Amino acid sequence: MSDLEQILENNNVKPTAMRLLVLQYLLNKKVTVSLVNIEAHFHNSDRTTLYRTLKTFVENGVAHQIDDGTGSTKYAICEENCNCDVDTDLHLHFHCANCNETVCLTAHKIPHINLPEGFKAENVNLVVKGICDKCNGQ
Amino acid sequence: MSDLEQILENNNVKPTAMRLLVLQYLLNKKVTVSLVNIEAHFHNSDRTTLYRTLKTFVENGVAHQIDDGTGSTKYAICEENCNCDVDTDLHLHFHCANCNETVCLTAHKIPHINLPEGFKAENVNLVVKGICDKCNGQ
DNA sequence: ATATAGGATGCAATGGAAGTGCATTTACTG
DNA sequence: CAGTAAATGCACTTCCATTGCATCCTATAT
Repeated sequence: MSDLEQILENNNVKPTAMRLLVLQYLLNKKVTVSLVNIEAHFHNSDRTTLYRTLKTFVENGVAHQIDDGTGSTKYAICEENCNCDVDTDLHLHFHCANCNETVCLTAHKIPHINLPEGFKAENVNLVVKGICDKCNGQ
Repeated sequence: MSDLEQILENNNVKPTAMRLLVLQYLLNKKVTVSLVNIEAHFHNSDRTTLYRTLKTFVENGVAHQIDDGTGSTKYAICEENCNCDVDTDLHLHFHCANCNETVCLTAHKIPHINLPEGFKAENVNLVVKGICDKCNGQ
């Protein structure tokens, strides 16, 4: 069994050909990808299948779903041992206004946030917009 | 000149009847509102006009535009003396999964965020999702 | 008061992305 | 090999954001 298959098996996702391809694509990407990105890459495959593949990944902890405020949902593979916990696993995302790409800054965990009395946090989304290192260097 | 008119004048927005009504509506709201909310309230007015009214407000610093991840953009009146500065004015938003409303926690400024070398922040969006105080109390 | 110009408004249409229903195919089980 | 459940593919729908264009209103100059 390949590494890719193992990842899916570990998360109770049946390793179909399509899913393995999408997983590999995601793993090779340094930045987050949108459904449209994936669609463009697998131009011979159906949009709905890709959509549901991603949905399955997210539901089973294979991938993160990221709302970077651009209007199109982004996806990225979860780090190893990630259990998407609010207090320990949430990192911030950076959206570059120049190259239009969103990267996971996995080393930058979201600081603890104090909420007023009565509020209970279940999830936190922190997106910083600006210019990324690559675009700044040019 | 009324207070409402004064607010618009101060931000170089011509105070038309429609704009004054929308401004008053926003001022009376404790929570953020979407275009659909406003449309429902001003059912005799055109969607596009309301859309452009909000756009004008945002562009001229009368209102904030909030992306709470629900897919529909929210709006709220800027605090007094707000200049939407990244370092001093950005507060966090809380989206309640139960009542589906988004509130501005203006007292909770976004903590300073350290970025890796080469990254330059221009804007920060921090949305916490969970259960709000009202829904918790029930 | 009237002409004029520029902005505001209203209507219609477009576009992008997410999501759903259903038929068909695939793959695993006995 | 038969049967079943999941996965896939196609068509369609819905929701929200956005734009083009015609019309209306208002402020200003003459």
